[in-house]
Amino acid sequence: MDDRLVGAVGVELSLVTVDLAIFTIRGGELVVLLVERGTEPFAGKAALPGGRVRAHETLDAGARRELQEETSVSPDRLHLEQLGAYGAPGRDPRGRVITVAYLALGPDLPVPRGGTDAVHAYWGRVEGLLENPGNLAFDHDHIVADALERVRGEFEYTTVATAFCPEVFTLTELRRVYERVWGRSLDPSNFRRKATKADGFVEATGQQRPQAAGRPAALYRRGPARLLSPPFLRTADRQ
Amino acid sequence: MDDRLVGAVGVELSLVTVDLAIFTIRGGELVVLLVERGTEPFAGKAALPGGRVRAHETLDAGARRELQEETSVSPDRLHLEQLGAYGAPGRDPRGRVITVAYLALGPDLPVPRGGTDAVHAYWGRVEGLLENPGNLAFDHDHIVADALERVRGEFEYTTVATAFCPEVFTLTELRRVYERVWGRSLDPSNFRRKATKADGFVEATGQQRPQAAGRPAALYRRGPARLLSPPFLRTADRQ
DNA sequence: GAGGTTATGGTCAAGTTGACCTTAATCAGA
DNA sequence: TCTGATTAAGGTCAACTTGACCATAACCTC
Repeated sequence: MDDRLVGAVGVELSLVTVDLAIFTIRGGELVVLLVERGTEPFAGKAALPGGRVRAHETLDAGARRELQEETSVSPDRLHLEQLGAYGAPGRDPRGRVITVAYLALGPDLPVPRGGTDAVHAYWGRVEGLLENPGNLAFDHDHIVADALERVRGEFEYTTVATAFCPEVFTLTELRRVYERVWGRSLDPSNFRRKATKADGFVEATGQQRPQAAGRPAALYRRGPARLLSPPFLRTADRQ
Repeated sequence: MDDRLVGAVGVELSLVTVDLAIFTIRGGELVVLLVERGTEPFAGKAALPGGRVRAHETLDAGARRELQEETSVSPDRLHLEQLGAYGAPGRDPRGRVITVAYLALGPDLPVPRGGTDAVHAYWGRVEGLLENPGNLAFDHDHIVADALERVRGEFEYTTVATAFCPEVFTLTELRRVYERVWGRSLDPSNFRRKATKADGFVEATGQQRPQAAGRPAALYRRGPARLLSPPFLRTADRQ
């Protein structure tokens, strides 16, 4: 699989792309945005959305542009961070392609539009993808697995969990985000105690939201802190 | 997205390099390996060691090769991890260059050889570099700052601190590593308690090392754990 | 043997955690 | 209007962890 790219110019140049692992929670499940590839390689297979980095944009800007194109949601409502670079030779049969993977987190996002180039886009269950690897094009299985590990770890030490929540939310909603991502149930009372005590994690709005049944829940918004102190450790305990 | 890239000359190809932030502790200071650039751009300026990724090697392999070339130390004695991709347009005046930065940690490394291409290599104080930015070529100031932040954070939740220690070490040596990296003094007694209790962090060898003065210190080697549990939190307390 | 020096171990109050219990506030239906 | 179901939210308590500090051990040199 020699690279015609390389021959073209003489030195080892690479195509650089960004790929996005866009996570949200829908119907109580952690899901990731996938697109069905319309062209070779891997035509018909599912893949993470992404595209080429343009000549005059930063990597972050490229990721943000792709994010906008794929989700039609204002990207400043989403949390976006770089996950890392993936560049195994052979990850793309066309030749040397380096991709910079980004991780995006957002509140329950709309069903994606077709996208500008009318590729079919949909939400895929993260758990299902990781149980049966091989369903994604390129090394996107690997990227999704790394992204999930990253999110799980960051939930312990950062406040990014609020990125999965809308502007205002209840502590039960925030707890469920943790439970979904960590795949473990948490004690509601203890969670509440820690979330409200942690410095700048959540702020009470003073508002309430009536429930379908039961006592109305107090509403919160995210606080200014980006790091959780004290952290929320997921001790390796009972189920 | 579209895959017409193979036709090739009109598309946006990039030069991809790896840059290494190789940290060690020498003379009680956290230092990073620098090279004096021999060629434009930034000729004569200090920079992180690095080079082009070859056509058929992974990014990790490229980083490992550069590491070997620069330090003459067997790279499997060193901790190596990817820091991230840096690709702001204009970071390299020659055109679009994407670099994948790696972080390497090792025990007190030898004074570097000239290197294959006879560039001058030396250790620079990390603290000094960050106090006066602008002394490094490209965006290497930024990479060094990110690398330090990464190490400081990882010291809380992982066992990488042992990467700065030789095969066997004393708990005082390990504590000094923490103190150097965090820039804060730690209580020797409490540090010992936590280090020996943390699961799989250090293992007693049963050996002792006589000191220049005072009671001999017990020797330890690194344990099998990669994650620190419980973590070592640096609470934002007294000096 | 005295005193200096470094390693190592112990103590204790204050804080944190997980498990569990109790109370509050709402709704639906009898 | 009362009852029970349901969800939120607050309280209790024993076990554990933490930081600050004190005490002892094991070496050295003089």
